Amino acid sequence: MALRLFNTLSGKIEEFNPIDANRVRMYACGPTVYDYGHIGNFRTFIAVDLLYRFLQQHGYDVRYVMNITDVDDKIIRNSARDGVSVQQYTEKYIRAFLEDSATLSIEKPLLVRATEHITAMAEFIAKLEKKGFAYRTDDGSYYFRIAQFPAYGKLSKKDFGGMNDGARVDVDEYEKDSARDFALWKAAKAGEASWDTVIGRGRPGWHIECSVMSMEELGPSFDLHAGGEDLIFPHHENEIAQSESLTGQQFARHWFHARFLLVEGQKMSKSLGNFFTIRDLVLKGHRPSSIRWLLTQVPYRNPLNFTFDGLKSAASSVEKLRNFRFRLKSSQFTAGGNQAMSQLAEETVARIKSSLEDDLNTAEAQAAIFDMLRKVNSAMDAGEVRQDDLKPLLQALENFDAIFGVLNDDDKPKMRAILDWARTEGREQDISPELMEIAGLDQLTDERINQRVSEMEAARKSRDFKLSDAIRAELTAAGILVENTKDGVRWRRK
RNA sequence: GGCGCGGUAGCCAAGUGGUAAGGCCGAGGUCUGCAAAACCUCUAUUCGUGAGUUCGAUUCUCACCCGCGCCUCCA
Repeated sequence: MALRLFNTLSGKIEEFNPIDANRVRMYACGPTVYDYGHIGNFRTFIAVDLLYRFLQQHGYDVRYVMNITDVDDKIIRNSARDGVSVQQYTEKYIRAFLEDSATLSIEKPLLVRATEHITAMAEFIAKLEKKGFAYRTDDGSYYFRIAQFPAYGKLSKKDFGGMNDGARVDVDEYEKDSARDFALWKAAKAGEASWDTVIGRGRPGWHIECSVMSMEELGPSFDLHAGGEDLIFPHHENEIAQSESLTGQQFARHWFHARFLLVEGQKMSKSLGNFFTIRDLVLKGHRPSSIRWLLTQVPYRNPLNFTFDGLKSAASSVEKLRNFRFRLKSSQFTAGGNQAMSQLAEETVARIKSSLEDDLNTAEAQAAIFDMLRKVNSAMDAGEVRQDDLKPLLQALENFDAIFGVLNDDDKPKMRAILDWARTEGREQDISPELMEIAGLDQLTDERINQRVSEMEAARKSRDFKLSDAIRAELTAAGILVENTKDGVRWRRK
């Protein structure tokens, strides 16, 4: 495979070649668990998920690690406010993160938690200090000395050249040596969570977590490091500085950053009222598959305008794909094969692959599947699809969905779970009629539906349209769509 | 101010130095007892504005306008 990806470090699109031929070691900065994740967080996680799935699909053995930041200023502040321990506080949001990820069909990475690696972080800092890259201040905090790492700024393309001059070591000084120096370790404060370590009592700074955990899980040098674009500076820049200072080796070779999304054309912010969590959207009646599809529609490096029109549009697109698969699986085909069809399937698979190889151009890959869909539907209308064509066509579709993950309709159970959550959280007022309607569907068993459908067919045969229409209306109200095709009757759940 | 990104049909949005993918919505049609699905046709002579390079630019260059991101822990 010749995957080409934009590398923030070089500022160019490069061929992605892992250090070990067939193995990829990658790391993504995960959530800080002080609140429910919002759609912006999940744009990034889905972008990395697509990359992860694509690499796996093409034969790579991928070790994908994601951290969970379960200690930071906000967490400490909020847990104190709520009168619970840091652990109790974060537990709720870690669970929520896992649930939301599953809701969006994100494949689970190997998750690592900051609070389970505190000892290693302290040891890392102690080594940095020994090497002269870190210093302790009077209060017991530790800082990284940027002046000691000349390459500082290479990721974010910032020039810090001017600051090498005046920087000196003065451990007796209470303040940081340089304003740019960043905290590696924060000394314990009364009433705040802290840990006893070789460098004293305190808690880690944010940047050190990712350096320590990524290297612990993936080694000093690994293939790819991902995150949102806002993390380029200072977070990732600082990770590079710490890690490479300690090991003398290149840290991550490839840096992958997802662009921020806009909501209705504006930056997402709480003050604008356009700040949405996954749960907010589901409570409004939007399906998880619509959200996932919308977030995959725009290539990860382009701004994505997240709109409610777009969400509805995404729902239609997903339904069209699902209908297509349903039609393939439920139609009768005559024996034999149509070479044009198997060739089309083959071309589509190739086109999807080459689109994604091109810096994960998801828009192109989606265009490819829709082109196939239209051509095959057209051929089915004309009776030109044969039994042997089914397998390659379905395979092309599954191949696509192995990346995009929207074909299997598990939206309703996921939505019902969020409905239940809203009730236990006292958010009944946020439950929309749309959600109630969708959640109320699927009450009929397959058996019952089959029975009613055959009754409807019997009525149609005897031209009792009044009765057949009544049954149709009853089923429609229950979310069952009955379709009469030239191959006979079939039904599906809306 | 520094660095970077983007402005393409009603909406979302891809793309290429050679004459505009795909999805959604809308209109008309085919099929159809009804319904649904599907298909077909139509919907940007035009790609923020102005100038330049070129046989030819949406695609390259310059300027300008607009929007966005980062520049003290926000994906």
